[in-house]
Amino acid sequence: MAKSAPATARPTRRRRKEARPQELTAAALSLFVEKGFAATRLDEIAARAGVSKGTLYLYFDSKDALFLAVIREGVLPVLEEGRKLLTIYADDPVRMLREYLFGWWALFGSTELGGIPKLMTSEAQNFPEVADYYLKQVIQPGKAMMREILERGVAKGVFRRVNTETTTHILMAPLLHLALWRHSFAVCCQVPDMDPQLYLESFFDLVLKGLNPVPGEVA
Amino acid sequence: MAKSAPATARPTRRRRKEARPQELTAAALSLFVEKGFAATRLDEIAARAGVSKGTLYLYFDSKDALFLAVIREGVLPVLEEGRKLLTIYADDPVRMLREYLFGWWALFGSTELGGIPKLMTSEAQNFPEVADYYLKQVIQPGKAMMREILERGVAKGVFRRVNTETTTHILMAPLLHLALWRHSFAVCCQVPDMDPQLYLESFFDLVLKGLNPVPGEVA
Amino acid sequence: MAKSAPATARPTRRRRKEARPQELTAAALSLFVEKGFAATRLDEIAARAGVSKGTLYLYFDSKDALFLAVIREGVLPVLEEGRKLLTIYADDPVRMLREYLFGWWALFGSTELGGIPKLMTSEAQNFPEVADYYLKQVIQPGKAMMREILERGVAKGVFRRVNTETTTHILMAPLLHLALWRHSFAVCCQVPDMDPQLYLESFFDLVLKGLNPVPGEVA
Amino acid sequence: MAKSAPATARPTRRRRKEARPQELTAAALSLFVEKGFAATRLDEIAARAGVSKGTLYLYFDSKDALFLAVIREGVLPVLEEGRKLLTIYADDPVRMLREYLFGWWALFGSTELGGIPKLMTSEAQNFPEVADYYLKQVIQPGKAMMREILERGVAKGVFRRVNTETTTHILMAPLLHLALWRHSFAVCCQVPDMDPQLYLESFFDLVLKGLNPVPGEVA
DNA sequence: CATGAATGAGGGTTCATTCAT
DNA sequence: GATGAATGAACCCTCATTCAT
Repeated sequence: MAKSAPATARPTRRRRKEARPQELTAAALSLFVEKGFAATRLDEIAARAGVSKGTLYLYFDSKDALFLAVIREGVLPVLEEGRKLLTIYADDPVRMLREYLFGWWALFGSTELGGIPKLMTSEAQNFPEVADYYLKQVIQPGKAMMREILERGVAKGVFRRVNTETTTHILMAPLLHLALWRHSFAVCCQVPDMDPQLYLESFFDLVLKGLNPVPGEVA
Repeated sequence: MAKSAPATARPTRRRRKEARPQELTAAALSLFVEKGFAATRLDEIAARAGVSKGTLYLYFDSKDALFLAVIREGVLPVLEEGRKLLTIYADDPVRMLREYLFGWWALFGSTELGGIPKLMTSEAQNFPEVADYYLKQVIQPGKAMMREILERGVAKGVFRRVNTETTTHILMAPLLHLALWRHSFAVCCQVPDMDPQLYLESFFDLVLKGLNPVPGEVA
Repeated sequence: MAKSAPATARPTRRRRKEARPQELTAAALSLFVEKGFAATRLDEIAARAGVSKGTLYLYFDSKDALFLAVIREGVLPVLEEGRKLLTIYADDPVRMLREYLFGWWALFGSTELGGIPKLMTSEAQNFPEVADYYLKQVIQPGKAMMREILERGVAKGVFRRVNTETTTHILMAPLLHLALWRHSFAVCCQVPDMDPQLYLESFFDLVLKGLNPVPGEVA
Repeated sequence: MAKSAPATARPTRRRRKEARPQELTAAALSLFVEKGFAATRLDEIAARAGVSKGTLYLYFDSKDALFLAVIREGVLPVLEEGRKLLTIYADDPVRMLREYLFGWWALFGSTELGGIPKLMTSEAQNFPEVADYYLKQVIQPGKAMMREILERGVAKGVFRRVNTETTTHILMAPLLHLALWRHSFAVCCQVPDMDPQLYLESFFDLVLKGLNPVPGEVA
């Protein structure tokens, strides 16, 4: 059998062809996050992906369509990972909460996808349909999961009763803030380094104590 | 009755000239927040301010200069209000913290300036000098004030000891998140209304309990 | 008689008012020569004349009209001076020629009006009517005068017979070139100084010998 | 007969790409000469070259860069032709002078490049660097060549001794004047036709006699 | 008369999109 | 499929002209 696949790292033609869309959206994502959608030129995206400008149009109908694809792809892994969580520590809400917060950062916030919250926040008004998609696919499931955690904790008596609607938002805020910070001021200004793990520990610590049931109060 | 002021609402030339810069930055701010810097056309800004495109250039050298002016002007009131706070409830850290959080929202987050965090986060990488200015004039003083509050509380024994560096960030996050939310998903998507006051109360409640000194622990 | 005219150098209001148009055209001329018509802004002209931009429109209908006025005014003294020449040395063509060449430079080329040839050459195609006016008022009379000198010289036997049509052109060329040079390369580049008097002497010398009648040839 | 060159006149993409810059500079040159740099719109240049406005920016960074390219390209052939001259009639200064004057007109002044002196004179102050380039690449070599001719003539005793510095300028003036005239008044005004050959003959005749050594004078 | 704030048409430049190769 | 030259609409910015003061 002549001409078997070479052992080198260079991908075969077929592999590249199939991987192209992801290479393009990856390049687009990093630039959209860095400069914003409008300020990013297709030239730059193509250059960063190592293709020519025209090639983008073989895979995406327009710049807008590329944006949608970027978000769609960035969203998928979050959903998959998210779903696993609730089943693992189903009977330990404190552990679940901890896993949620640290897992969000480890699997999403700290990765290349961590710029999506900044991007989506910046562009929500310019792309209402995409924002709506993101809201339904990411934000609302995320909040639902958080609400589930809170309610299980309350039911088990390890959390005090809180307003779940507002609290789910509040508990997401420091995570989002960390992600936004990392892709804004942390990049462009000389800021003293903020250790994410330390930040998350402080946060989890604060929340846990803040949710501690008051002795004597009935849940 | 010769030469009394005319009853018409149209201001004199002189008065307009003095008021113009603020009218223009106000229009620019709202559009920059809405669509982002790059996606905002000077035509739109001029139209929203009720002037022609060329007029912008009587007051600002370029679109970039206008952006800088928008931030500079948006920042001033925050600084002034901020300075007052620390002196008022100097001996009541809990009250100070409450005033800080609710005051931030009332005087800044809920006003027309409330879009600045979104704008500045989106554009920080495109305008490093402006971001640096904002960091030094707004973020760092704000954090310093929060740190002061925390340290006074710890000294008085009403707060437990925490990592102030991370905690100041964490405590700002829900405020910023509220402001960002209001100028992104809340505008473009049909989301159930979130009452800021309720949000802030939940947040303050959570934080206060989270900061409660553990009985028996030494401050 | 109270309020008599003060003895100071400051012109009275009335005098300034009458002198205004010339101050404006003088400023315009120098800038038109320096940068060309299209590249000169009315702002600059007004600033150089020490008035506001709007004032220009009190005296001239448009930028084009100002150009016409600049040329018209620049042309008048040339005509007046020119006419005197022919009557003075009427019976000495060599002296007339010398006076013509040196006089042109002294009274026109070396003065503030010396930029007009450059300006008119540059803009002739953009202002055909003005060019036509200049041709008829300046160039053709100048050539006629030169032709007259040549013909008198030929008649008197001090010049050999030449093609007057082409020779008049040729004899003007070095003068014009000197004026053009002075307002182009001499200003912007580090060129070794060229002494106009030396230049004119060389030129007159060359021409005089070039026009010397060949002995034995009949005029 | 497969795949022969198609009979159509439309050149292939590749060929156009290589020829484009010259097509563009040719169009730009003719318009710059006609209306001046500032008054020429890029639209017009593109239209005259048969391309769209954006295409100009594929080849030139800016309007200024286009101007520089126009001059640079216009200068090259002059330099090449110029260099040949001195070697041909090395032992006949009169013939060399004649070839210089008539050659300048035939190879430069009368061609499409003949507008460059007008353009460069008009814009020297607006483009000092380009003027400097032109001075060093064209004017000074041209003057040096002329000086060489004069000095050889003096050495051989066929020219009288003259001030070479001023005379080189003076001898170029009628050529430049002819070129300037052709692109200014001759175009816009109804002027009686001036035959360049006649003009040049008159000029050469005048100069030759003007340079004739005076009998009895020692060279 | 004189000013200079305001206008808006128009120019230089950019860049998403197309299409011949 | 992939390229990159070409397009032209749209943007930022300028500046001749106007007009209320």
